[in-house]
Amino acid sequence: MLSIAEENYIKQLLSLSLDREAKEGIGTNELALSLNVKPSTVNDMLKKLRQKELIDYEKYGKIQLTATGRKTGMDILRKHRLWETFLYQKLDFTWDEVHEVAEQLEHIQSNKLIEKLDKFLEFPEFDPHGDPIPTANGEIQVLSKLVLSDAEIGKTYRMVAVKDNSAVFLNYVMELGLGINNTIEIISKQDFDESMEIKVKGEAVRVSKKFSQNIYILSENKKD
Amino acid sequence: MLSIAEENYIKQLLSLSLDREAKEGIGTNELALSLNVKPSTVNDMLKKLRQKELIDYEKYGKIQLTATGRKTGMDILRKHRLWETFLYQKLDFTWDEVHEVAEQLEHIQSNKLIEKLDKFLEFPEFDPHGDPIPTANGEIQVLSKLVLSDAEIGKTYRMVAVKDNSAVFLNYVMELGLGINNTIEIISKQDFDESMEIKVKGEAVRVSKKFSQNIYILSENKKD
DNA sequence: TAATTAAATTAGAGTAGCCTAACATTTTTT
DNA sequence: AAAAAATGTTAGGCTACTCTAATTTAATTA
Ligand SMILES: [Mn+2]
Ligand SMILES: [Mn+2]
Ligand SMILES: [Mn+2]
Ligand SMILES: [Mn+2]
Repeated sequence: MLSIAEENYIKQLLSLSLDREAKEGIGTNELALSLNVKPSTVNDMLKKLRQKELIDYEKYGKIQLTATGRKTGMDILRKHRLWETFLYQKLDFTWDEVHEVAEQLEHIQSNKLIEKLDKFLEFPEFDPHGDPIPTANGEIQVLSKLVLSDAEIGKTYRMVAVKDNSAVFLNYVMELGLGINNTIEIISKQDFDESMEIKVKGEAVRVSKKFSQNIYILSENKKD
Repeated sequence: MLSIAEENYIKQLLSLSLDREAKEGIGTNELALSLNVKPSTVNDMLKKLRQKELIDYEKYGKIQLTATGRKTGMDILRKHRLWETFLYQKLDFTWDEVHEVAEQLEHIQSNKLIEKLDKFLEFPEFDPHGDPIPTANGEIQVLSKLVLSDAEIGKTYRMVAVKDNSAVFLNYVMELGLGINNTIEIISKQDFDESMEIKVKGEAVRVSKKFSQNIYILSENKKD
């Protein structure tokens, strides 16, 4: 059985690898940065994770999850997102509050618990942030979503997820009146700073490049 | 904030102190035995807990929780029992399965979570084992219950709780057709080994001394 | 290609939580 | 009251996870 620290390394490796081409591999410094620890700390842990055959990695090389490592990561991500859904749907947490608590709950060890929870929630497919929940088999639904910053002027989209999960970002999203499944119309784009004006629920708002890079959308007229 | 290890020491100290006179105090060896660690390990931890003003304790003396320590312990016990209730009522766990998972869930840190959970469960007063759930203020309902082994022949009682929470004991209780709120009639008692014959739901069964010492009862004709 | 910069690793150290073995104190028994 | 037993403490050591500082290797730039 893995320690909480080990689980966090594996989960982070999975998250990073889901954001890139499968064969790319992850660097020590990069992983350290994203986990808020020093590279030397990561280096120690990499040896342990390789020993346990959860990662492929050799000195000065890139890190990749093995099939087992990937499945392990998916289990943790599944728990994280199911707990977020529970907090949101059953306990009336807001979507900016769920992540922090789910960071703790994802480490509870009990297969029975997570399968019962899944059933209790009626087998949800997405968490409150629009992210797909992996199945018990470790499969994850990857829908080819766009980033708002790449949207075309004049077209209409549906917001499907957020990238950043921090409370400060999510609060801002809510403040602007935005939420999952909202329809977004692209009014204009500024060449200068790549800010854009968008229309949501009849209201026009201006958002920065940094903001629009953290909103995932789909073309409104695409089939699901 | 306390570590999981520290929380487990405090919780255990509370549990032990709830089973005796308030002023009695707890010994190092006794605590070590109940936590499955060595006395020297406990000794180290006692210094830390005293430093944090959670216990009163001096060299070669007995251990007692301070007011803060007691409140801390109550918070953990509250979480433990609320989670047990959740697992039992909402996720269809059996009463012998809940304890182990609650041992993990009791360490999740989030006031909001536990108060929302309490509300979601509609403010339960007792957990699946018949144990009272402490309030958010750290108060606990102490009803003066009897132990089945002290019951009188010919009288009728109501089972209100179990002492032992192990799956092996709880399974046996279920096998005998016994459960919380069942009516129990004392048919006879053997002087030789203090086993007793009792009647539950019309069925007569024989139980050992060790068994009857782990069942809590109340006189049937007492007001609640 | 040589120099420079970036990335990764190693060496050495600290804390928390556990252990065993030896020793000290207190309590109980004789 | 002395001896024996029980209880509690100290000393020293181990592992997991973290750090800083120094070093090595790889990648980039000149
Ligand atoms: Mn999250
Ligand atoms: Mn999420
Ligand atoms: Mn329990
Ligand atoms: Mn219980």
